[in-house]
Amino acid sequence: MKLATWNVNSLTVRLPQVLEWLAANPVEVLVLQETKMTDDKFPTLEIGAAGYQVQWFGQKTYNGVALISRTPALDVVKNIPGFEDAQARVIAGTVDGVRCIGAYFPNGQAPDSDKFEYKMAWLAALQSWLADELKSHEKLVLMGDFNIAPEDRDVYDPVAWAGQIHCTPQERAHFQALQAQGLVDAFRLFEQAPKSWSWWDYRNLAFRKNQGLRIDHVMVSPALKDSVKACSIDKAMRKNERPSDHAPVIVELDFSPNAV
DNA sequence: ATGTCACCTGGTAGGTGA
Repeated sequence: MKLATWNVNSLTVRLPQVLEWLAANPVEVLVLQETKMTDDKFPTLEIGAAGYQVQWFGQKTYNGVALISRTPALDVVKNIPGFEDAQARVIAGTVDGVRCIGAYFPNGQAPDSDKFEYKMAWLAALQSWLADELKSHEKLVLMGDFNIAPEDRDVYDPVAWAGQIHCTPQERAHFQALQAQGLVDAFRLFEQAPKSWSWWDYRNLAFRKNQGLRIDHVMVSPALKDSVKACSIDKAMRKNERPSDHAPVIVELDFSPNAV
C-alpha cells in the first residue's frame, strides 16, 4: 500500500500534474494541500475519471485539502473536531483499514506574529485530537505540509534559519510531541541522501541552488512502523515547467489491507 | 544584494500569503 502527500499550491493550476503524477504513481492514497478553491470548483469528475475516489474541503483563495483514494474513505472528518477554525486545513478518512489524516499545518509567518499564535493553538488542538484518534485507530498515518523542519539536518542553512519560522524551538517541540505520542517520521526510518528537502522557495533560484527545507512529512503509528518499506521525496516534480514549490512525499507500507 | 508564484480587488497595478 502506497500513500503520498503533496502541497500543490493551487489545484486549479496543478491538476494536470496531479493527474499525470497519479498515472505514473498509482498510489492507494494521495492527500493534497493548498488546493485554494471552494468546494463547488473541485475537479471531482477529472479525479474520478482517473479511477479514484475523493473527499475534499476547501475555501476561497487559501488553504484547502483533499483525500484521494482508490477505495472510498470512511468516517470522513474535516478540520479538527472541537477546534473552531475558519481555515480548511485537515481532512481525514479511513482507507483499507488505515486512518489517513491529511493536514496543512499553519505557516506561522514569523515567531512574533498573530499567525504564529494561531499556529501554536492549532498544533495544541491537533495533539489533543490525535491522542483520541490513536486510541480508536491502531493503524494511522498523519501526512501533509507540516511547515516544521524537525531538525537542523532538515534545513539547508540551519545557522541562518535558527529561530526562524519552521525552525523555532516551539514548533520543533510540537513535532517531538507527536513523536512522543508514538508517531514515527517514516522518512528517517531509512538512510537518506544529505540535503533532502521537500520544499524550495520560488525566490532566489532556491531550487537550482538546492536551498530547501524538509517540511512535508509522513508519520505512522506504532502498529504500522514495522511495515514501512520505503519513504522518498519525488524531487523530479519540482523540475516541471510550472512546478509547485513542494515535492510529493511517498511512503510504502508492506501491509495487507483489511476488508472493509 | 534578494532572482517567485498564485490569487484577490479593482484596475489597466498593488496587496497578501507563502
